[in-house]
Amino acid sequence: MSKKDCPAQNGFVQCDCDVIHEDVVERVRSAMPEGDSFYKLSNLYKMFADNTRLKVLWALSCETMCVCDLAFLLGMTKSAISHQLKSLRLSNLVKYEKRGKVVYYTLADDHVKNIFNMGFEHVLE
Amino acid sequence: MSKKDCPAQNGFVQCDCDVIHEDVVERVRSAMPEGDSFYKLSNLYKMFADNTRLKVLWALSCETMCVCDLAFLLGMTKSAISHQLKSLRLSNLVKYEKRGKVVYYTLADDHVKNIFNMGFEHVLE
DNA sequence: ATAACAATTGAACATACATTCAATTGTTAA
DNA sequence: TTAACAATTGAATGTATGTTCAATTGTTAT
Repeated sequence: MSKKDCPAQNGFVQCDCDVIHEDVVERVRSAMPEGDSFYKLSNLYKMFADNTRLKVLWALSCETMCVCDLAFLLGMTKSAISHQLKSLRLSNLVKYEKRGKVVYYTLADDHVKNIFNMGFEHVLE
Repeated sequence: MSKKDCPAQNGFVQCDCDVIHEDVVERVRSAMPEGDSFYKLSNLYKMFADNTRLKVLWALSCETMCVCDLAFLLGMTKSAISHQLKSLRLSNLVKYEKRGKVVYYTLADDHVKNIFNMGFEHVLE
């Protein structure tokens, strides 16, 4: 397979090399998840890829907390925390409940804890 | 506990609110991992948080591949792939072996696959 | 030696994104 | 109705980072 055959999403040649192991590439390509799986997955990991969000998620994996508590715990402004909570909401990682003036945040489900555990296992070795 | 007591790493007040649930904050704070655990962990997730790196990691979880193969598979330049592989190397997520002119990359260990599986479980629901 | 090519590198560029700041909303209590 | 305060929001700012481009390294073959 020559350089000019290099495929890409838009049909144009994008890579700058010949294929060295055509069989390997073909096997991997055929096993590759379709659609937007990778896009969704990388977006999920983005939520864990920021120090502040990671701490927020971890804190919420301990207890339900309001914005003030989180801001106090992490030594940050309510605004900064609130912006991050919005991202986490949009990613369906947290739920919230408003009681009076106070908004309480909780983890959406236990997948988050599992993802944490996998990560910590790798870091603590 | 009043606003002026709001703690922070540098000893200065940073948050802009009173603590509402002092007990909750104290429990969470005492359970909080020390040192640079969160820093390391967020850096780990950063490696999974980019579409290109995610696909590279996934491809390597299928088979050992060289830079050209990866570039061809993903329709990208060798340079772009090589830059990302460098990040993955520095994070100890991939190993490499040079044979002649060709450099073969492999996943460093099976933790990566586990992290993948957790993520996919969450995405595919 | 020289050519060819896989791979890496560093600088430049463009984009994404986290925090700050100021303003606003919504709720409770006086 | 007014004051106080939790929370959110949007714009602005600075920083981080992914890709491109051009140049370079290292290896094989002629």
